[in-house]
Amino acid sequence: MLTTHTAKQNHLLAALPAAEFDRLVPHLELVPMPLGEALYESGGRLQHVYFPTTSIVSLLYVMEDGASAEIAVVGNEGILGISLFMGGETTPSRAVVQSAGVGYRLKSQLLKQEFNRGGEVMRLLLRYTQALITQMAQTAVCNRHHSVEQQLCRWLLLSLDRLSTHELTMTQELIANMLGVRREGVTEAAGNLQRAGLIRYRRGQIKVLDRPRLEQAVCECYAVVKKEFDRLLSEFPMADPLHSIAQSRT
Amino acid sequence: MLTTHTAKQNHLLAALPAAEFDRLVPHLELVPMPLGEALYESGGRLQHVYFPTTSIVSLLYVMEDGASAEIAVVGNEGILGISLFMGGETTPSRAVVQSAGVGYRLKSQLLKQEFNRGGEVMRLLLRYTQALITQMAQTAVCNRHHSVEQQLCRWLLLSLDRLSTHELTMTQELIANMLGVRREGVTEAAGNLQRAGLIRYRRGQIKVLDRPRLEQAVCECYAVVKKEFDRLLSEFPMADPLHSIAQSRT
DNA sequence: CGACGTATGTACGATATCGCACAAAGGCAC
DNA sequence: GTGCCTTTGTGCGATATCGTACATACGTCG
Repeated sequence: MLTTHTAKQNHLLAALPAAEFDRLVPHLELVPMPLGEALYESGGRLQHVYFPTTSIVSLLYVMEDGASAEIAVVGNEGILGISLFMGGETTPSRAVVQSAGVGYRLKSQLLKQEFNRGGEVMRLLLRYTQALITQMAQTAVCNRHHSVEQQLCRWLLLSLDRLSTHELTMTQELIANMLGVRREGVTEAAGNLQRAGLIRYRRGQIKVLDRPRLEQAVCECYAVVKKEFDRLLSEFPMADPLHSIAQSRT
Repeated sequence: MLTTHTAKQNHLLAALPAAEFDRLVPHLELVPMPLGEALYESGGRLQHVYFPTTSIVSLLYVMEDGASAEIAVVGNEGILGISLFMGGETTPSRAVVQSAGVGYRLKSQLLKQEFNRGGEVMRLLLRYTQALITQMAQTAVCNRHHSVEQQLCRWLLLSLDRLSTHELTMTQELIANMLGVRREGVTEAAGNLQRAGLIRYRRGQIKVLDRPRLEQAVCECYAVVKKEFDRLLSEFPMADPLHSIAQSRT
């Protein structure tokens, strides 16, 4: 792909006031984020924070017996490493690249300095953090009450919102790891969606054919999270070039 | 009960630097928190923040169909109303008193002012928020992977840590609402624990008889959350006058 | 083109939880 | 103490997901 990358592709960076943005830009380092790479390990120190642009990163918790569950997903709307400015330095979760791409990284120290100035940067990061909290809370609710198929829909939509495409490169096995269910469960759910004409997939590629109907099939959890991100970060409503629950039909 | 109440019974308040504490104290208002009271409604404005002392409050999300799930629990270690200083003003969840008692409340405006001074108060509140985030994340994981019985153990221990007693006033019906499972499921799990001699209960009263064994029966989620609270808020390690995973056996 | 590794499809019994229905018992009010 | 309401106990069949095993299909690489 012959794309040019700019830091503004990350919505959080793009929303910074000009002065702060200019101050940070020279220190932003474009880095590849290959599939499966662990940006942070559970309990590890954070050398950098990351601003994904064309990649998606999952926060997930891996249990003692190896089972895992996704807690939240971060893409071009956000930042990885919030525990840095929240004061804890580390978290018990891992951050794993779920969809390969690139992003920008910044030395932890620099972000912390910027946060501690206490101005718009701080307020923006805190609002983002609150949106992330909503996503985690809704993940808990969804895990409790909704079927694998509904959760798959939610997961697809949340992921698509964080890229700017209809297509995902992602095996069912990986999705199963994220959702914390069996791979066969994902196969069955995805099969249903494909038969219904909502998606089409082949070997690690998933294409959404009918997003409006996908949004009808998804549980309320998706809309709750999306609304909250839009509300809290309305300076830069999430990319959604196609269809959206929020839009009224013309 | 003939107890005297002081604001220092809330660990977060107790951990404030003397100057800040003294500034806030005159504005702290002791309020009763009766069972079932909703401190916040989903999406509602926050007039006050609350610092529970002898009460426990659940953050829970109620779905369109009426089903519910607890997202996190807040007691004398914390504060209700974090969205105030996180910048969102509201959240999609409700806050409901789960165990009756008292707490202190403070006008939102005053806490916001204090937060915006940016000193130790801010850092403390943010660290608390990170601990709360961990609790939410672990709730999501636990909902996904653990049995009702394990979750009941976790819930009991988290609740006890937030009071200073071995006893809870709580019907199985309410616990079921919190965990987002059927009441019968709680009855069965509680029955198992009682037969095993870990707890004893009768009509809305649950007494923990053997905490060490309860801590053996619980899933890892409890320890993850507890460790994180202790780590992040170590100026005031959580009340745990009896037995604890953290302690080594003598 | 063929082989091999990975991804996906399918089947089947085991298990946990659900949804519902109703029985039993505890405790409070009169 | 008696009666009544709430809480807890129990017993189903229905359902979703699990765990395991194996079959098929895709696509890349030699």
